[in-house]
Amino acid sequence: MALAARKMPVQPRAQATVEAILAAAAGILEREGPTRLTTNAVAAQAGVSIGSLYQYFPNKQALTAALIERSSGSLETSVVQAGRDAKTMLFEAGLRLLVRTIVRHQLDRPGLERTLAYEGRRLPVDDGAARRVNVVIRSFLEQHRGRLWGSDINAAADDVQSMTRSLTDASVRRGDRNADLIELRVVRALRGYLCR
Amino acid sequence: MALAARKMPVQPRAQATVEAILAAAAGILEREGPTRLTTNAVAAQAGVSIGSLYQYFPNKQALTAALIERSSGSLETSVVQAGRDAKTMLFEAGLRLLVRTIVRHQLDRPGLERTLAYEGRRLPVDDGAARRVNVVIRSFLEQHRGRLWGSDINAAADDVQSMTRSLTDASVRRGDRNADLIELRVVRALRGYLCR
DNA sequence: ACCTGAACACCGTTCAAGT
DNA sequence: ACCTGAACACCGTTCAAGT
Repeated sequence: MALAARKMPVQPRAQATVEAILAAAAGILEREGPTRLTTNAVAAQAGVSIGSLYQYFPNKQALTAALIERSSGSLETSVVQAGRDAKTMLFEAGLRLLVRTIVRHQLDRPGLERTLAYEGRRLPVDDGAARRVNVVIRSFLEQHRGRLWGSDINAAADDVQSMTRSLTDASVRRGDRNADLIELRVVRALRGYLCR
Repeated sequence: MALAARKMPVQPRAQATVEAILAAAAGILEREGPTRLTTNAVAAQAGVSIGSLYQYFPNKQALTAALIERSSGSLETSVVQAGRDAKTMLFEAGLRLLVRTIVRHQLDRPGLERTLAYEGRRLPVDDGAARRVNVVIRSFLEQHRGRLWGSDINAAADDVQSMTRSLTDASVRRGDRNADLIELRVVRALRGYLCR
């Protein structure tokens, strides 16, 4: 199953078409969940014909894959900056900054992010941006290796993201979207998890 | 959308039909994911006609809902026992026991459990067993309220499950299914998260 | 009480025809 | 280069007919 975009839009009109398709897909995923994400509904809400959709996306999953890559890309941008800043900070402050960055990203559109995270594990998306996010976190942790519970830094970087996402998600589900409070709780959990 | 079973099988033959349907649904969800869960595929693999399936389940989602309730039911059984035992233990040991119970349950069929957890949030399942699991954890935490970061014990009980599930899941995804090691890491994270 | 499978509406995807 | 919508295979669900 290929997920790559089938063809790049070159004319501005076509770029607008692709934007409208992706915006419609994101909206449907966010409001109604993956079950309601039908190619017909996406095309209708985007105001284009079903044929146009298939000119740029080879199948339905490619829509989700494209949204995943966009989301990872924007997270990468902010995490790379945060990683740079964290380099000059004490462990505690740097961790807090990285966590804040991930929490804010997820709070931007929590329902959409949760769906994308789940779908991303079932689809063979080759998500370079997500890997680079992991690298930034790993570098930060390596810088403070001495404080940490040794063993597997790669796994630790992975778990930093898992825990941040799941605690944010659980918090949103309870109706609490206060970024500062979530950040505080996540950092508390991560300190216990990472440090010896 | 109704998710309740449409009709209870009374004759042994019919009970076998329902069992075969649910076993087929679980197998497909586990091996191929929710996209491949089609009512036709379930009926075919269960060796019954599509009509029989709809005699007991009002729609496709009801299959998933039934699997969720079975899973929660079996978790409830073991968590209730663990909660009883934990009552006489020190905080650290009791927490470890509860965590172990949840980790073991999830490691039993990790792929299936992950799917069910996600689907459970999108479906209006009225999961009494899951609520009772939460109550057991909450009672345990309340017993040690003095040690904890005050505020919201209900949220804390919720987060105990979120963190346990997400760390177990992340670990399995990396290929590490060692229950003891996972338990150790989860308890470390939870101690930092819960205790002041 | 339980089972069956043809029938119908709808969804994913293609393709020939257009500008 | 881009757009359109009829067409086809398949899936969810029903229902009349059976044991």
